[in-house]
Amino acid sequence: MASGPRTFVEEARRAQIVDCAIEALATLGYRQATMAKIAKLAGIAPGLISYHFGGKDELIEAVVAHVVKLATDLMVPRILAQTTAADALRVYFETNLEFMRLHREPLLALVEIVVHDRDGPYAKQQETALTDIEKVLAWGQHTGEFRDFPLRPMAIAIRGAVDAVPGHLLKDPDYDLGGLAAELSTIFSLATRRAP
Amino acid sequence: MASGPRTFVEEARRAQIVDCAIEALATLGYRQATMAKIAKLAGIAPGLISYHFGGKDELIEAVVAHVVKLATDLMVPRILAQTTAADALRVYFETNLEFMRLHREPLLALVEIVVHDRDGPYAKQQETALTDIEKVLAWGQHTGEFRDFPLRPMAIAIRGAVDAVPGHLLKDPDYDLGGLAAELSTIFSLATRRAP
Amino acid sequence: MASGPRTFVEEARRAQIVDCAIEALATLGYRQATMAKIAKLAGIAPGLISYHFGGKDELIEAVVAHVVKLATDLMVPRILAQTTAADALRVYFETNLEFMRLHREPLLALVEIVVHDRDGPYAKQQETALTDIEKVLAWGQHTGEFRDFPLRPMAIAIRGAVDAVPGHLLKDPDYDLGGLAAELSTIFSLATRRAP
Amino acid sequence: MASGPRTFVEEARRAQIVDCAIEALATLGYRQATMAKIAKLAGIAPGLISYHFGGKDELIEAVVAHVVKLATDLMVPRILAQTTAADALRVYFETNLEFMRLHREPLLALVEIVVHDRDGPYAKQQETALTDIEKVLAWGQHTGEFRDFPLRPMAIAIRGAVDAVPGHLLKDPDYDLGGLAAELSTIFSLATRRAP
DNA sequence: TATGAATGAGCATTCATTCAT
DNA sequence: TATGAATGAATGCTCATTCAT
Repeated sequence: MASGPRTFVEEARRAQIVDCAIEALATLGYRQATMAKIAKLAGIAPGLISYHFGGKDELIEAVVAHVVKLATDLMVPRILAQTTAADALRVYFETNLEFMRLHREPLLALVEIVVHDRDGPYAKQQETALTDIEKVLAWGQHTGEFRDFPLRPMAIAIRGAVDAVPGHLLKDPDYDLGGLAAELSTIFSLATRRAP
Repeated sequence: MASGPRTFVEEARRAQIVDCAIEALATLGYRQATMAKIAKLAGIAPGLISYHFGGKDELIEAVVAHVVKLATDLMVPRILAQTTAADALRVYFETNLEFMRLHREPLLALVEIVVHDRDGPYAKQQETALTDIEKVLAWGQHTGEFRDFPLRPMAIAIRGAVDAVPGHLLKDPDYDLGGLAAELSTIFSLATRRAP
Repeated sequence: MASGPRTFVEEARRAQIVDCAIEALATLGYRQATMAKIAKLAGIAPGLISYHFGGKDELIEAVVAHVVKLATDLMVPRILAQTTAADALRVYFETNLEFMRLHREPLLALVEIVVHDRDGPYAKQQETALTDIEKVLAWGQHTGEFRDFPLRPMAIAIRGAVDAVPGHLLKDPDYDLGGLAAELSTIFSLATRRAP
Repeated sequence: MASGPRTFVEEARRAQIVDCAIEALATLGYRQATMAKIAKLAGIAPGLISYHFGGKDELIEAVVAHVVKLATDLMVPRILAQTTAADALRVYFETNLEFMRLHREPLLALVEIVVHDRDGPYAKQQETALTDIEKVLAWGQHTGEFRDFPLRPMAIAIRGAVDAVPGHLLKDPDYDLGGLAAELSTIFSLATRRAP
């Protein structure tokens, strides 16, 4: 399985397998999402997954990359389109929760992975997520929109709030994500703004 | 194993096994924390764990109970001692992070368990954690300390911020938890207070 | 393992495993007939049995089904071909013991299973065996060949006599089964016939 | 654990353990009748059984001896008191089923053992049971009460009929054993008597 | 490319037995 | 005599991975 250029057919297979892995992870949970179950969902032989991905670790990695790209494509342009840091932060919450609404299965799959593979490929992802938030915060401090506060704690709080949503979603799938996004916006708007 | 009265020796063994389970969970992660590994850590035969706990499920349950008690004993009295909701919320962050500082391994073990056993005995624990926060928030709204906001989103944000700390701690074990507690206090003080 | 259509190779493996399970049960007894021993007999890895049968229970079930079919195919047509109840009863003994002669290992395996899994799938089998005999007896009473007697005790005696043979066979493998069948026929002919 | 003369206390302990083993075997079945369960029933430590009996095998042996003695004491005198072979055969059935009625638990325990420990201490017991029956049959043939028939097949049938009763008893505990004894008597009276 | 039969290591658990007290 | 904690081998089972076809 050389990691060279891939044919169209191979890409299609990989995409199909990733989709089925996501479905398995989201509906069955990490432990039950075995190669055999994923292969069955895809209607292919178990060995074919190893053939295309080299092993389970690489498949998981591919799933992470896929979901992260899904999220990034949805969120980043809309965040970057904002002209103030405050707006960017608001849209950060909005797009994050919008993503959860639109792509619940990929989200849940990602959560399963992040939570189970403690030393998996997500680790750097977590750090990236924090520094991305910190960029927005630094921007707001630079423009004077935001008060002076250490970046990391605020980033941890923001990311923690967002990460808490999927767990809540599992128990209450019909929770109003739009309303929640608005509230989180308000909370961190109050927490970040330069005091009046 | 009937849960009858236990001898001193048995109680000591159980405590030792729980400690080793915590160490295994914290250092190896949930998946690698097998009965064999825990037994090896304790320097005993694997079957002895089943002898004392009946099975892995009960061991995990005992670990959860132990850590929850550890946390509760540390946090609850200090929180209840506060006379204002704002203070209670501040102490909530302080004691949570103080617990993480004093009992890092038990904390990490608990996180591993909570996060992996999606349908385990922790589920109600999570909900309890949220409603406990909501009680403090409702108190502050009642006394007029806090502004008017829906309880659940704020509770999710607060709990999310706290839950984000252990993950951060894994990558940066020397992070200043006291400073972090102070910042989180400030953040949610600003977010909850009645606007000036 | 969904019980979908099976390939030729799989069917062959299953048959081989069933055969080895029969051999293990017959020669080693129920307790020693472990998955590992059966696998060793078959020259395969232990896990492969679970792969093909899902678990030990299903393997046992398959063995029972196989042996019962073997016995049924041999006995039922010949019994049903009789025109009198007395002949049917005679042929019942003859075919039962003929089966024991031709298929000693499968017989012994079945006995091991039936006798050990007190609450297994054999239970109804036992009752079926009795009611089958009772049908023949009722037939003979209806035609006037047989005297009037309660069906169940006679059925118990007949079935008991047949079931006693395998145990005897274990200690005296060369016992004359043909002669034994003739004697049992005579015994129950005398016991059932309308008194002269 | 020298097998020398035993103290009174030791005999009492052994008897208690045998009783509890019988209860465990009869109510839980062979596989569930572990040393630990038997010890729990007796209210003693598991190791004490090994201390008194040397091991499980010897305990089982002791149970068999105890139950056989129970049966023998009940049956043999009454059978020997008969003055004709026909009466002896009748009383054989009566006392066998009487034993089953009076000592159901010991009976069921014995059946469990006989059936599970294929090569246990019961083997010779089985043969003894057959030759005992054959003695009665030979007596009847000698006095002219019984017709001429080979002893072994008749003994097998008789013993088989008796052995079939416990299995039936498990499914229908209230079955009329007195009536069943009478019917079995009749059946084998007809089968053995010199033709009129 | 694709199959699916096969492997082998690892899992939790059970249980007769042992042994220091 | 008696305890009960402790052992160690064995059991059925799961699953990622391999490999001949």
